[in-house]
Amino acid sequence: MALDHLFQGSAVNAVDAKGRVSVPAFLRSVIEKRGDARTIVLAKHKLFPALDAYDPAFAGRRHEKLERRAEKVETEEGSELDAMMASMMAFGATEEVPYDKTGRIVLPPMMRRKGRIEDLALFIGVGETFQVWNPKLFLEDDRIHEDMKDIARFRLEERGVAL
Amino acid sequence: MALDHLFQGSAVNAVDAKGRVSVPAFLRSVIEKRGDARTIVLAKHKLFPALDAYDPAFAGRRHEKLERRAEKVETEEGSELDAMMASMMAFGATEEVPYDKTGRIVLPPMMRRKGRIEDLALFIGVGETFQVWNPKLFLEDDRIHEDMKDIARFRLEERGVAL
DNA sequence: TCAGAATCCATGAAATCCCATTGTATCCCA
DNA sequence: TGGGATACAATGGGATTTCATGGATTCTGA
Repeated sequence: MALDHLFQGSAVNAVDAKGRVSVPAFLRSVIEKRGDARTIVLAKHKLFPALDAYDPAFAGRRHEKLERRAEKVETEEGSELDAMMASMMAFGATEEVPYDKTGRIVLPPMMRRKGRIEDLALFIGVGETFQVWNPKLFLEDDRIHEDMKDIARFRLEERGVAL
Repeated sequence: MALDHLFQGSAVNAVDAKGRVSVPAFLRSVIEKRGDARTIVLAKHKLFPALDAYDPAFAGRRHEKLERRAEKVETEEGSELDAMMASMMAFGATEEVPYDKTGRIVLPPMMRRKGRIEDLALFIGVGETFQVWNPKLFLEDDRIHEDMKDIARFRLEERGVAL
């Protein structure tokens, strides 16, 4: 796997009335290095009240994995259903959104609700994917290490926002 | 295999008195990227009381897969019959329908019955294919994960429909 | 001739594009 | 190394197009 081209870094950007957010340039550049798409795939994060985001190429690899699994178990009873449900979650529960020339996406209303995003979005690179948080929830979450919260606080302070 | 151009996302659209439904634009665009057809193939889903849908190009690939499987098992007693039936289902039980300039198909009456589609159609991308459900049955099905049902509920709410 | 089907047109709402502004980081050359 | 010029990132607002859908019109085959 490409050790290069990993998502890293953090930033806080504004979500405007139309639900638009600028995807930080340093994340966009990774997306474009990983493939030729100018879109990101959004999903509700499995563990956190936040969004999981990645590039379409990564979604494709995930699909291949599911396919192999499906072929392997297609004889066994029950597993077929499990494989089916996994695909449904991986694709039906996600949305692919393009970003425009200025690097903005519009957060689909459903994702906005699932990720509980309000007027600020905290972006955090996590290697193969990056996360989008409501900064407030990030700071309140007991599972997040204090060092990470410090970074979030810095990003907020940097833009003159107090929560 | 097609790493990109996968069906994903979800939507609820209306089925009018003539049996017409708009295929969501984000699914149509995938169909057109995968081939140059403006047509979808419909089949009763193998596991669910719903329809399985895909592009004509995928129907071809699925056919090859079944052929290989048939050859592989044709010595074994019994399996041959299974493979035969699978092929019959894959082709005899499908219908190919074109969508018009505005992106609408008319649901063939048989498919409408097989999929138990009434006046609302829930579309769900599942990678290589997408499904068409009666939203009511989707919400009632015990096998469907609660997270997916939440999404279906959101799609209904979004359009102001209460079931 | 008539019913059902396939086309075509119309519309309101929503999504997308385009241009304009500002602040900040980067570059370049004296 | 300063200091201005330049480029890019993030954001706001308005103009334009697309989408989903309803209704009318034409076509076609019994």
